Amino acid sequence: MARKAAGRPPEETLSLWKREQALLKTLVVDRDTEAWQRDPAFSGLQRVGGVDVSFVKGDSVSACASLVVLSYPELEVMYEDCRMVSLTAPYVSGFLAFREVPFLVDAVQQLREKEPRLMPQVLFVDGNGVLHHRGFGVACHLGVLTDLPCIGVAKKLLQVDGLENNALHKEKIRLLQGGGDSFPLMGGSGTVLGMALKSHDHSTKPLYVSVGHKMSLEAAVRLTHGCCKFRIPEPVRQADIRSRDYIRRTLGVQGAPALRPERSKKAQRPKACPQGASEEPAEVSCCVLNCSVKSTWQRTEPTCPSPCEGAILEVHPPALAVI
DNA sequence: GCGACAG
DNA sequence: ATCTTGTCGC
Repeated sequence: MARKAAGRPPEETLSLWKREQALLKTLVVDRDTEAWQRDPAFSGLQRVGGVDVSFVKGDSVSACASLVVLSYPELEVMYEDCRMVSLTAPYVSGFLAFREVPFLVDAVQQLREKEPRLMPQVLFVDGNGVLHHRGFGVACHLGVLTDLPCIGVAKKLLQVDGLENNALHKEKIRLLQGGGDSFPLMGGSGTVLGMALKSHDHSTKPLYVSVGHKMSLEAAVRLTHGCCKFRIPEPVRQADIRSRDYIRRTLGVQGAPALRPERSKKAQRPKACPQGASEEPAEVSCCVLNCSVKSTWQRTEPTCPSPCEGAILEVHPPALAVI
């Protein structure tokens, strides 16, 4: 059964979401925190991750969330995890994280429990970081909730804070010479929100790179270029390819089977290297994480007793690392 | 009615 | 995000 898309959430929900974004935004670190980020050759960097969510065509609820880990600098897949999920929140520009991030956090958490040695040292996220309506896009959101360095990589310019995909912008793109060339995206406030990057020599459309978490914009842009065999950074590209393949395979079996997102655990094991015992994701206990993961949007399960309201002073970064 | 709109 | 395989061109 292809379930219908949820409509736009009521303003009340959006207000709660904005509040949560503002709260979590205070935890974003927009500088390099790791030694390899400062190294000219990124020496010390061995694993880069990518996440993506692909959708079932006639269904706005069923999707495949994937997390892949690639070796660096070889960019060979070391780990892959694809799983079917049921999305609860609708897509609303500016609130992408509330739709996709809970499942990505789950995937990272499972990796942390089962194969901690394969934990990526940085995650590429399909979407923006601080280049966002309120300075807190999905790459920041995932970064704060996982405590991992994250890079936001968008394929289209999000036109916020005075940024416009106008003739001048297009001209700047046209003037980019070779792969690695970029120009800053300055918001109305004079802040550089991100960079437009020509990811390889023969790419017409740029990538829009912005800081997610625990990484400077300069390092983020340089590493993004270093991970591009094609226009899309290999970690995100592999996550995308593999999640789509997973959907194709899943739908191809048994005629037109009704998807059982959380039920068929046999086929949802990591497919590559590791062979850990399967187990259901542990229940999270952090309040902030709970509010994020089990959002306020159409949840049937009881959520945390006292959601984020008035909990601003209770937030401590260390707690977030304990997911 | 018109333009915007990460995924 | 998704609709889509082979085909034309460098």
